[in-house]
Amino acid sequence: MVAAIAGDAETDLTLPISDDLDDNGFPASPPTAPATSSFADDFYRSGIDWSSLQAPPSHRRRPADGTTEKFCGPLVQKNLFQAWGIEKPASGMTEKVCGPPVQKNLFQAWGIQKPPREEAAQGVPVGAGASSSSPSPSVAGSGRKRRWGGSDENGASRKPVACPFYKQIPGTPFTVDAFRYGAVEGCSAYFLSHFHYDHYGGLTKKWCHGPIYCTALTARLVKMLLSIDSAYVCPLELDTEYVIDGVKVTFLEANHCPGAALIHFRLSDGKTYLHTGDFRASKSMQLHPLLQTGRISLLYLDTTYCNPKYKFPPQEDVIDFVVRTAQRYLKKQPKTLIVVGAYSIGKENVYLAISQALEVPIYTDASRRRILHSFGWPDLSKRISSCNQSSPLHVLPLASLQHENLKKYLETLDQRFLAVLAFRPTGWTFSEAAGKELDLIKPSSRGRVTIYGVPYSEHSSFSELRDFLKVNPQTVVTLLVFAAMFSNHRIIFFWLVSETSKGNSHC
DNA sequence: GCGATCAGCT
DNA sequence: CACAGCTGATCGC
Repeated sequence: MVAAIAGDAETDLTLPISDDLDDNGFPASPPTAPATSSFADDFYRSGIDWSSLQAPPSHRRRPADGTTEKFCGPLVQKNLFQAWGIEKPASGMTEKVCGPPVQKNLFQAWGIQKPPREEAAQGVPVGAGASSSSPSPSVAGSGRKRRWGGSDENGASRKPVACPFYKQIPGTPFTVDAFRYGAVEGCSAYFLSHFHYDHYGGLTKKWCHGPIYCTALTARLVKMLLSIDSAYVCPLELDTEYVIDGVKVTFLEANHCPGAALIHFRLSDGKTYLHTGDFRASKSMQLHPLLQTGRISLLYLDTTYCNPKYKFPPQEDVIDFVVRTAQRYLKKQPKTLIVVGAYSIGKENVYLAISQALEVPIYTDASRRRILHSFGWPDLSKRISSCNQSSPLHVLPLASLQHENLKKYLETLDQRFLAVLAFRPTGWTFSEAAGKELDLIKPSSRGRVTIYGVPYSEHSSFSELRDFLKVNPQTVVTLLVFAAMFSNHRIIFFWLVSETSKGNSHC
């Protein structure tokens, strides 16, 4: 998920970082956005999913500690007005916007004039002149969310939402992880950071809008699982500089899932941009030569766990814990089935480590076997088994790791196993205890089924993110951020943007 | 009828 | 909580 922090150190929008943030974390005094402000212009021209700025459903629970409560509710919108120097529409509109069932786009709700339909729908190349405006279509909120809504005067069908500005790389014809917006105007190269649904969403076999640049591993998955025409898929090696449309592009290992990359752009004017996609930051990543020389002008930052409450141990420690626990249970009950939950890709190192330590093969279903073999990792491939009786180590979809399911699964294995020990590796499995001492993790047991949630994360923890900012970017564009974290950087203000269809459950 | 998208769920 | 999906319903062609 993504929110946006905006702040361009080189525009008049820049404000001093100070105590002048109001209760909502926005600048107390609104900047007067100059008509020529490139960032604000880009913002409006490229469009955004405004739906997430709507108030949360009234039944939404608020955090107990109250810290994020500040960001909830109508004040967010008020401060966006202030922050961008937009005049608030008169009377009544705010209520409509903030009421739970509202589906209207905020341009309509606030009475802001939206650019002409084509531009709004398709985005405009960054750096183009200010667009003209026209009355926004007057369509009530009966349409689906995440659309501009309604049909045009001729009754033509609706177009997808515009590609949000934070997926466009300024001064280039590039977008990152932007496949659900159709053809993005001015985009001649579409980058895919990694093969997870919330990033490749919109890619179907009908894709014809331009070349897709990604790592070789991701390229294989895109072709194999999404049936994308090979002519559109352009694999790039890690740590190799390519020149694409006059821009130097380098992929770096993202330490997320197989095939995930950070994308480093060096423009001909000397500006350097880094898009992290999803990543788990580390010291060694930071020591990469490309992050050591010069300053990153613009950092697009994955901030999934950008809250001090998220503290997870190094992955190696969690893996060590999982292996030790598995060994302990097997010693007690040799006929224990070890289950590891995983999404389509990711978490491989957890079950690979168990496989190596116990010297057993990895069983998983045919579709996952096909995916895992496509990685081209000999150490993994040689351990994959297609016989569920021959191995006490099974990989199942994360969603299936529930007591009832696992009990039934055990029964289907026909007495070969007498108990199940399952691991759910996810960053959301955090607790004060587990953050410090893995051995304090308490499993959930029911009958013969034991389930451990383990804090194995493929995203950065708060402190890892904080440390990563020592790359010292001039500006950060991100999806969800806490002001305190950026006190040393020239960040101005932020708001939240949802990435997925259900993302507007937060604000 | 089919593929794409969406709400709800975990 | 909501990772990264998954399922079933609905929409548009």
